[in-house]
Amino acid sequence: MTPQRIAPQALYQEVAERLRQRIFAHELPPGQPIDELRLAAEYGISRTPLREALKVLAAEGLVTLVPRRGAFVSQISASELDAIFDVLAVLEGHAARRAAERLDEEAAKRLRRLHQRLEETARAAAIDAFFEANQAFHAEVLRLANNPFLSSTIQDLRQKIRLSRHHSLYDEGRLERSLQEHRELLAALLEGEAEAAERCMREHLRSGREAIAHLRRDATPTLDTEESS
Amino acid sequence: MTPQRIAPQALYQEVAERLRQRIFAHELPPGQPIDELRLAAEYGISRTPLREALKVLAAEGLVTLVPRRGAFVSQISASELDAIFDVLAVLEGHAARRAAERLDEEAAKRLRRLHQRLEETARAAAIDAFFEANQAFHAEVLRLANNPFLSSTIQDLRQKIRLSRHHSLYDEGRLERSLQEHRELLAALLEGEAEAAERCMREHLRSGREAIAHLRRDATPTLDTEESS
DNA sequence: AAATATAATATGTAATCCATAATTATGGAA
DNA sequence: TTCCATAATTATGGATTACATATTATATTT
Repeated sequence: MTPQRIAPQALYQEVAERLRQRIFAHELPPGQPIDELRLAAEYGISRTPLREALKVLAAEGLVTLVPRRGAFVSQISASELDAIFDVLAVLEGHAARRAAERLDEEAAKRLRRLHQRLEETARAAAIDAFFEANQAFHAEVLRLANNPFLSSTIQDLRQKIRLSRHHSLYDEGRLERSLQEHRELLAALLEGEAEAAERCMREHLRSGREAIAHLRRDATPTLDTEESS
Repeated sequence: MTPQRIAPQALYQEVAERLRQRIFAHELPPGQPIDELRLAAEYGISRTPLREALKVLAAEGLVTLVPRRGAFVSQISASELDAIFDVLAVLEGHAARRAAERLDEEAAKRLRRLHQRLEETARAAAIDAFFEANQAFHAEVLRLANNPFLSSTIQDLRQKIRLSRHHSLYDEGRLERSLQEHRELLAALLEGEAEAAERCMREHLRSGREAIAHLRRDATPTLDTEESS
C-alpha cells in the first residue's frame, strides 16, 4: 500500500515540507485558498496530518488560517513589509551592537572567513550561494550577540518575509550594494565599534527593504491583502 | 453527562484557561511535570484537547514541551530573564520613540488619563489596580507606535516573563519607583521628545528587571532550569 | 551487585466521526 | 425577470479512539 516510508518522520512534517516547496515555487501562489479535502485526497492521507502541517506553516507565516474560511497562502502587503523591517532593523541592529561588544579573536576570524565567502560568491555572481553566505554571516552575528531570545525573535520575523526576500538579490545591482554594506558592517564589528555596527546593520536592513520595494514595482501592481473594512 | 457547555468555545481553549489559572496560582508549580492521562481523566476528556491546550500554553511560554518526555510547567532562569528583558527594553524603547513621534492631541489626552489612573492607584496602594493601569498605559504606547508586528513581538516576550513579573510590584518601594519612572516617560512622550522617551522606557524596563531580581533573592535560592551539561 | 532484557507506561501520530458554519442552489414573490 | 429568503450541500473545526514507538521500571541472570 505504502511503498516508501519505512522509518518515516512524522507524516505531517513530510506534508509540511512538500507544501513549503510548492509555496516557494509559486506553484501555490500567494492568496491561493487551500482545499483540505482535495489536497488530502491528492496525497492519499486523511485531513488530520494535513491540518497539522497547515498549523506548522501558519506558525512559520507561510499560510494564513482564517477561521471557518480555511487556509490561504500568505500574502504580505507593502505596509506589513515596512512594519516588519522596522522591527527587524531595530533587533538586528541591537544584535550587531552586542556582537561588536563581545567580539574576541576567534569570532573575528570566523566573521572574516564568512565575509570572504560573500566576496567570492559576489565576484562569481553566484546569487544563490551569496544568499547562503549572507544567511551564514547574519547567523554568526546573532550567535555572537549571545541572546537566544533575540535570535528566535529575529528568526520568527525573518520567516515572515522570507517569501518576499528570496528574489530581491536578482535585482539589478542589489548584490553589489549588499556586499558594500557588508564591508562596512564587518569593519565596524572588527573594530569593536558597537555604535557604528548598529548603524550599519540598520542601514543594511533599510536597503534590503528598498530592494524588495523596487522588485515589486516591476512585478505586481497591487499585492495588499484586503485591509479595508 | 455534560451539564454545562451549551454553546461552548473550543474545549481545548477552556482547558488551556483552566491550566493557565492553576499555573498562575502556583497550584502547578514551575518545573512540575504534567501527567496527560491523569489530567485528562480528572477533567473527564480525552487526551487530544488536553494536548492541544498544552501546545497553546507552550506557545505562550507557560509550559515547556520536552520531546518524548512530556510537558512541564515552565521555569525561567535568571539568565533567561536577563536575555528577555534585554530584547524587551530595545523593543519597548523603540515603541516609545515611535509613539512620541506620532503623538497627537487625542493621544496625549488618552495618555494623560491613563497616567492619572496610575497616580490614583499608586496613592491608594492598590497594587492589582496599579498593575492593570500599568498594562493599559503600555498598551496605549504600543497602539500609538502603530506597528502590529512590534506589538505582537513584545506581547510574546511579555508572556514569557508574566509569571515572574506578576508579584514584583509587591516588592518594597517598587510601586513608587515605577510611578516616578512613568512620570518621566509621560513627560517625554507629551513633549514629543522621541529620544528621551526611548531612554526613559529602556530605563523603566531595566528597573523592572531589577525588581524581579530583588524578589528572587528573598524567595528562592536557585531557580535555574538545568543549563549545565 | 550490576547489567541487560523484557514488560509496562506514556507520548506521538493519524484516521474516523460528528457538529457547525458558510456557501450555493432552488423556489417563490414582487 | 430579478431579488430575496430558505433549504440543501459542502467544507471546516473539534474530539474520541486506536495504534505505533520511545522511555522507564522491574526482574532475572551473570
